[in-house]
Amino acid sequence: MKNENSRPRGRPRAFDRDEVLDRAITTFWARGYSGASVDNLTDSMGINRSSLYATFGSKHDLFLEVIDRYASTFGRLPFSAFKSNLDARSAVAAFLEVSIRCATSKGKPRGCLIANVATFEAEKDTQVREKVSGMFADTDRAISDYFRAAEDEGRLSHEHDPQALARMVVSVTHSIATRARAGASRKELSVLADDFLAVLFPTTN
Amino acid sequence: MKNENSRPRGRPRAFDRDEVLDRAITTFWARGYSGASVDNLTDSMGINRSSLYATFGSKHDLFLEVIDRYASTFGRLPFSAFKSNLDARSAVAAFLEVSIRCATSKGKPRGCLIANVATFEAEKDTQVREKVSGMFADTDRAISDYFRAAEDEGRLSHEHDPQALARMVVSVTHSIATRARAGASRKELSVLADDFLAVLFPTTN
DNA sequence: TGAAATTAAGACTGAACGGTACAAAAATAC
DNA sequence: GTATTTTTGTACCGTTCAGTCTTAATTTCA
Repeated sequence: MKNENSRPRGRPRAFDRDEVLDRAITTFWARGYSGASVDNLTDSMGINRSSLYATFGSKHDLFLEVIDRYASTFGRLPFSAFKSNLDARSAVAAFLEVSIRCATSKGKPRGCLIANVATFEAEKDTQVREKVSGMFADTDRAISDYFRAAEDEGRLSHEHDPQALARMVVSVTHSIATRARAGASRKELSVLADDFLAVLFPTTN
Repeated sequence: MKNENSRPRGRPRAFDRDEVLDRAITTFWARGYSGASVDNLTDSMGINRSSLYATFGSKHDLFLEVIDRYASTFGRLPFSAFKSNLDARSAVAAFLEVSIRCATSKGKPRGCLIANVATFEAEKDTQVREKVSGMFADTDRAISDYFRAAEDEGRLSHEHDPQALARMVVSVTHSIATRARAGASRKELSVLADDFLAVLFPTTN
């Protein structure tokens, strides 16, 4: 049996795997796969080539891990909106607001690593394409599950198909990412989100 | 006075400028700016390095010209829908259908050179960013002008602000481009477009 | 204390990068 | 024809690319 408390045999690693992965996120997010050289990556990660290759295998494997890591950190943030007890419209509003903040945060590249960078790379890279299309499907499903539950609990009218509604919300995030990358301000994006909310959840005032 | 019929002095160019520009579109569209090497470009354009540099100046200048050329060819195609005499809903349906076909055509890269490739590059390239954000603004304006006219002529209800409506239509194309690049089928995208149409132009049957 | 194991550092490799130089080719002007 | 102008083809430039190799450093195990 393997003793989980025993430390590994040789010289211990001088960095935290997830920490340097987080720093690699920023570099790929800003420069893309081809645009990020291994030197760019080692500089931002604060480790040298040997450590990068020993720990992550190759630039390409690192990129795949970066996509996953992004999805499980930045990518999860907006979903906190659906764990609250808000009504459906307010939950979607919060979801979009966090998405906008993430796509326009100071000190971070603009847009979304998945929607802008990985999706761009998906054209020629089958592994990336499968990963990204799976993530899009997961997102559609997670949100449509939320809408279905909201309908069942009477917190949302049955006016629209939950799946269709979910796809539309995700579509708005695609546009938010695209417009943010092209330089749109937070305010412009908020107006866009509000317009969508007005259409998707019409108030009968 | 310059005689416009006289041919230029030296050895005539062996290729058509727009024709090779069209072929460069495909390479940048598929591989992006960093991903497309000058050798990739000369191969696809069917000219050699000297001709490329003499005609277009540099790889970067060529990229800027390619974005404009794409905008004035592929990018214009969906707008034919607004020149027809269709009702607003049918016009938007046609607009989205052409967008979907363009983002998923056989023998061409998936997605949109502007929404996916140039926008991605906009993060670090000011010239590209200004070009792309200007194009997005132009598109929003062209479509909102259409909606305003349609309202004035009574072909569209005054339920929504024309500008907001236009932004939403453009947003759908951003998602179409993003999803197409990630591998979505033409049918999936059509369903998405239909869902949006149902929400944006509700039929009161 | 010393053998074994693992990581860190940095020099190195051959290929590919964007861009240039230069001579040959092909046209017009006189 | 001959000089002039422009394009074309190819070799070449220094730099950067992703990835490897070797050696030193640092740890555990016995």
